[in-house]
Amino acid sequence: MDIRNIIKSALERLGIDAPPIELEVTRAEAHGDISTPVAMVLAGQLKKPPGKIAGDIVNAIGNGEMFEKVEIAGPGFINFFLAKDYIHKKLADLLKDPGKFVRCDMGRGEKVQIEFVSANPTGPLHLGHGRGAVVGSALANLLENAGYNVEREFYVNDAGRQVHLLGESVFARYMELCGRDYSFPEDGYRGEYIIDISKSIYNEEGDKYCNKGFDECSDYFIDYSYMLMLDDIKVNLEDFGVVFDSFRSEKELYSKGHVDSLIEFLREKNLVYEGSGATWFRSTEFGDDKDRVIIKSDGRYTYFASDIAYHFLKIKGGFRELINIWGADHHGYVKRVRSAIDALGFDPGRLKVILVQMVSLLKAGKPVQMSKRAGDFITLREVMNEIGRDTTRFIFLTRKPDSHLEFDLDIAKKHSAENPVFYVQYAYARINSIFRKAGEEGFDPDNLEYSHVKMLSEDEELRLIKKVLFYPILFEGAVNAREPHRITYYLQELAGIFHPYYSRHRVLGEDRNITVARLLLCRAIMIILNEGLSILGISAPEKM
RNA sequence: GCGCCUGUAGCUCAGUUGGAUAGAGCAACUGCCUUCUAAGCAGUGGGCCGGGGGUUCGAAUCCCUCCAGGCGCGCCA
Repeated sequence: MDIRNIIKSALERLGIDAPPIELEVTRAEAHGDISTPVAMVLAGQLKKPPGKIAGDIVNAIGNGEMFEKVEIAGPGFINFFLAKDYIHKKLADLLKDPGKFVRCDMGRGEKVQIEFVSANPTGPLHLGHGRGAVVGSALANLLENAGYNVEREFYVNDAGRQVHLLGESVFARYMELCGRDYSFPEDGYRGEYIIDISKSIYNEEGDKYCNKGFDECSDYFIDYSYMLMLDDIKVNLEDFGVVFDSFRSEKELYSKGHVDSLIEFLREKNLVYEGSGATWFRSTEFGDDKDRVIIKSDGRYTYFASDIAYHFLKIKGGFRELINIWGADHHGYVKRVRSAIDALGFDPGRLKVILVQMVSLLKAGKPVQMSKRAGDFITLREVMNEIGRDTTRFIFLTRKPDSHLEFDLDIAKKHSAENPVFYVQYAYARINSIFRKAGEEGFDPDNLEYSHVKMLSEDEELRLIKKVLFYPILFEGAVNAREPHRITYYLQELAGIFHPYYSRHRVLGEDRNITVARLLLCRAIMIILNEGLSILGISAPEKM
């Protein structure tokens, strides 16, 4: 839509400096299709009543082909009513080149990395991971369709204490199988799956390690265990519709010297100092609340040390923008990482952290306590099996990440049959059904004469066309805000106009010309539904 | 104590970056299948937008303050 330019040139003709022009898709039909408050914005600056300014603007715009009418309303809104011919023409454009309509090139190939899930490979995924996974994958799809060059990355915490504990927990279970006493590590993982891993090792290796101490074979137990868990995580994510382009190993940050060279670099720039036997990073100089330890007094590195190195690598990898999707319990970490990026000489604004709020799991209204260590939790896999993949994804995508989510298993199960996701999918299936029938009646769905769109004149048809035509506005808004959930709501609205239309008007009717016109409209809706669902990673079934 | 997030219909949540009369799903109630899929349609009821101040043409949205809930504040990861 080039309404913005029309207003801008009108303002030029009036000799007014154009402020940024806001356009909005109106809520009420009486307010036209598109509206701008620009006259009210200018009122203060020009010291004239907004109504007068709006009048001048409307006169300067004149009557183009694009509008049926342009009105002034309320405190000074300018409301644009699109002309039918224009709407028809735009619909035909959409149909001629859907790819061009539905996508855009806002990103211009800019490299963006989205890091998400990054669950410790010490146990199965739970529902909280699922939320991050869905948000991340949908956001990646969204940005990709907007012309960004997106990399989906999973950061694997395969170094440090947690995988060590995992290995030792498995070792302890293994010793049990050997019939030996070995005291289970205090903070060890007590889940059932630990026993499975130890059995699997016992089956492969027998009693080979029964006479050894953990220190002698820790590498084997750790690596074997976390790799098995990581494979399990990958399979589960894939089944959940989440794929990654890259798995970045924390361990390799050390083994390839990235952490050491980073600390060396920080030393040279005098960004670290020694104190109480530890090495500190001067993060307060870059906005953090306190300085942070990167090397502990026992000589070990903190998680933060490898994380600085990690983000340094990301930036050096050529990513203009880094998006990290973290659980909200990590929010205290954001400042720290930003300060590190700042210290390294880069704009900390390049890191965008999306904090996904906690998912509290309920069963019949009562909270389910979850503890990974105690091995007491409901896995993503279980929820997927019970609720279904599309429904689960949809539930996550009908909430913005900021909102705390109550996931009641019983309600979700009860609602899964009436979840709005089916409302959207059903619209798609219905249209497919129409096209199957149309094929039987001798229409060639791929060869419909576009000029027939002129026959679309019912109010509901025009509403549908406009809804479809405004998709790019919504899409761009979602991209700018990095908010895939907006797509979800739009799809529900679109389906919400289609279903009533379907039940009141027959697509395949007496008049062949009107039928062709309506098929074209259905085609357009189908294109948009399919596009939106694919962004969300939700299937678009041809039959239901 | 400090920081972050949240508070909108009975429940779960949106609200187009400050716009016009507050939105959807579920739940409740009433109707509709001999015609392209009833996972649908038509209709009814339901609100101090947590409270109080402020900013301005205009506030659910921005600022201050209070209340309530969640999560963080380690030489843990």
